[in-house]
Amino acid sequence: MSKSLAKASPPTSGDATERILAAAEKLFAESGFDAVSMNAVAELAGVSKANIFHHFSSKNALYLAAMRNACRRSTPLMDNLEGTSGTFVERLHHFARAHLAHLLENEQTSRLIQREVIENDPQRCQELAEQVFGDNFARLVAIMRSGQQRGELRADVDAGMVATLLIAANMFFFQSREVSRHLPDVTHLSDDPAAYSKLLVDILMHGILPPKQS
Amino acid sequence: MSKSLAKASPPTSGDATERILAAAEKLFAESGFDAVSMNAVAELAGVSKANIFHHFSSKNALYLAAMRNACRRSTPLMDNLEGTSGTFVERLHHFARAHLAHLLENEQTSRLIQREVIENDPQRCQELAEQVFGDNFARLVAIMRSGQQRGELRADVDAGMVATLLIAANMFFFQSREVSRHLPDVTHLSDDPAAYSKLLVDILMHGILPPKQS
DNA sequence: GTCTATATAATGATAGAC
DNA sequence: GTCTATCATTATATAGAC
Repeated sequence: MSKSLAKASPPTSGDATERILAAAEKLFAESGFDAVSMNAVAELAGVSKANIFHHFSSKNALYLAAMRNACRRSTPLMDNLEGTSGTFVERLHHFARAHLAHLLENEQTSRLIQREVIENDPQRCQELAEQVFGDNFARLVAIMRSGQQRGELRADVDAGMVATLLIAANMFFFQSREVSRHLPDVTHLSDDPAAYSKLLVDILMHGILPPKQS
Repeated sequence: MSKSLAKASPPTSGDATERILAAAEKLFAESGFDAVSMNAVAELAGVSKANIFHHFSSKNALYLAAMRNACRRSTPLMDNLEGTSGTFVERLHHFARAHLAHLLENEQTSRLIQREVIENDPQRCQELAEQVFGDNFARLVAIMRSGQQRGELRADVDAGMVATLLIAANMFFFQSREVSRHLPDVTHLSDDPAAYSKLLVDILMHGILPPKQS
């Protein structure tokens, strides 16, 4: 029995550190930093409170570790966009749908990041921008610019603004679902992300003005 | 000296109940429900903690009262939109600018509502939708529809989706300013809401596809 | 209506046995 | 690494004088 084989029977699933991180991510995402007690994390993770403090120096350290963990897992979203084939419209539509689906499938992480964004702490927001969103957003903008160079997209629109609008629409869908459900004019969309993406891309592509008739 | 004139010397400004509500709104907006202690509210309002419990039965009751107060104050935003003259494009541009300015000027209320939205409590979200957003959103959609009937706007776009997109873009600007500041491709916008609105309306109106060349 | 003083519970964090 | 037991602090909420 070599010493490296000794730890083959985890108490519940994964080692304690992972279970603590998973519990913390879930609870922080659901309720926010202040509403979550170390007691609650310990209970959900199936360890003692003191054990958490053995692995993480403070509640804040645990929160940051859970955040980094979630962000790291959330990064490779964009990887399929650049490889996608088809017209520019099709590729953008594909991205819009994939991005929204990603937000909804990883609801926990999305909420965690969203909470962090609205907290508005300058340093934390800078870290988020540079370490989490930066690359993906830049790649989305680059795709817009390449579309412009190829003439598939108006040359005089602001590429950053187009990307922003797309992300904004999806974030809004994600975070306002529960409210939209009770607004008569958009009820039909709040449960149908695919339909939402279709309408979004349609407007984004063609605008809302009537076609010229002269 | 009639009895109705007796209370003409407020301790700081407004009566205690108002000062408590103002303090609560500010602190809840800044930090969220759980991060705010009744002690902090009492200190900012210049009253004793016990006095707050005399006016409000619990911390939660205080929070709800502050929310309702803030929402009530935030309602009459839309009132100038319908009266505005000019082309449909001009009116929509005017609304986009006014709405974003409103969010930024009433940052406290905007944040308070935003926190409530992401909390996602079904009942609270329904109340928000029906009592706060409902009317204004419906009026915005109605304006879109009337624009469609007059031929100033494509008849086959979803009016609710256009309205959603407009609100989404503005909400996103408001809540992501601090992050956008560190995204290279949109830095130029995060401090210039007017420029943001202009780009937004341009894209919304004309779309991003190049004009037909045949 | 407003205060001081207090009750009671829960919080984040630590000590020290195993 | 994990636990039980405990610390000091702070929280919401109440009692009762004025």
